[in-house]
Amino acid sequence: MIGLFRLVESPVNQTDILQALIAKNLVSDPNGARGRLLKEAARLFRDKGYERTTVRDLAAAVGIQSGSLFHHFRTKEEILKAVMVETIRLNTALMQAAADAAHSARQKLRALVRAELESINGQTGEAMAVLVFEWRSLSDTSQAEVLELREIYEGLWINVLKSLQDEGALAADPFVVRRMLTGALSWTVTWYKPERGGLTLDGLTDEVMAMMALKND
Amino acid sequence: MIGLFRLVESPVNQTDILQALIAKNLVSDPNGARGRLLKEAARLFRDKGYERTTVRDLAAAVGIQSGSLFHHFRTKEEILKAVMVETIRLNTALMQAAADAAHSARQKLRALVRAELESINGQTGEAMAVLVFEWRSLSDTSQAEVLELREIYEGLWINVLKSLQDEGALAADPFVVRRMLTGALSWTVTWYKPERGGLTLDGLTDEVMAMMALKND
DNA sequence: GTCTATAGATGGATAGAC
DNA sequence: GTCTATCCATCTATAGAC
Repeated sequence: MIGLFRLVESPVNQTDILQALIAKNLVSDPNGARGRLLKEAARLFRDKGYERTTVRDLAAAVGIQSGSLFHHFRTKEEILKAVMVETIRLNTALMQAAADAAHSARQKLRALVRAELESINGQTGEAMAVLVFEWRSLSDTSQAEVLELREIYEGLWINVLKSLQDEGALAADPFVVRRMLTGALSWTVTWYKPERGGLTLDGLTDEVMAMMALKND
Repeated sequence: MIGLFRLVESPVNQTDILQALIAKNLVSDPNGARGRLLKEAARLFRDKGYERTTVRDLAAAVGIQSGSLFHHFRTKEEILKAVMVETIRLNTALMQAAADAAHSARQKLRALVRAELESINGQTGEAMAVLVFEWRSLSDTSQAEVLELREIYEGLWINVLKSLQDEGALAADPFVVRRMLTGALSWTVTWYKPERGGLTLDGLTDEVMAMMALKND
């Protein structure tokens, strides 16, 4: 009964969450001109790197000339920043919903791991990789701005890890564990190819949880 | 007695290992012109990224003009490749020695974790970060070449992890675990500041080992 | 809102003197 | 082996027509 109630209370449907953010103008509609450009930009930045991607590449990817880009964005860096900001906003909402839908601290951790793996290796994968590998290409002022959003996101993890620590299930420091997980999960983007091997996203999540020393399992 | 014998048999002294590699012309003498340039290049590539680092930056770092650089290296990319190749060669030797000096599979794993953390956060830290974050800037042919060296290095890890699996101490897949560790340990370069916090390198190693679910502890 | 055209700056790499 | 000088390609961003 509680499960049903919670479903009504907080929808975990990813499409619903995306639509709600679009309605509030927090992320761009993927079908709009701006949204399509950001999607292509994320792909190019991940594949070639921000510096090696030219404004001509970006323009060509959406079928316009390079000069026309600057009607939508004032600088190339503004595009990078928009990719990062919208990605964090969307994923914070997705992770929040995933954690809310789980009931125990242990299940919440699994939900967060599962959701982050999905973000990294699924539809927002390009943008998540950009967030990790192109961070230095962002100007100092933009970095500070994006960092503020990132801290909300990280807070979700720390809360859950602290609960586990309070339960006596986690031996290591929550902040250290989160940072280890950030590295381990981000790195999957360089090797995890679901189509090739037999390892599913749930299987990968199992491996991560199996690797972690949660007591009283 | 065995401990003493092994010390004589395989020296784990880092300076000795470096000197041996220099003698075989496998890595450059850090005091020579080439070695000093590679050291500065690693620092610049890590701080600004390969693309944002100009040949003028590189030349200025060692006190020469940009044109003079091309007497030592034919292209800028050749410098990046040299940084990576020499780093892997040195660290493979260091890790091999660290693993050899330990006696149980569990102790060997700890020694590898400790040694890689030291590589990432110590003297070769800049170069190790370059290996992770500037991989895409290497041409396809160079990538293939460096990858061959990297596989020897990775083999050290897989051997130890497979031993642990055979002992029944490791629940997760050795290849997956190594990849998780690669990400987690590499990522420490973005947050671990030994001078600031109270966490020593040994303390950090303990946290990593505590996080991993090795059975029969 | 997209186009063409181009300004203005900076990059990697070369040539030849010393 | 390092210097000065410079070529030439390429990049971001702007200007103004449509």
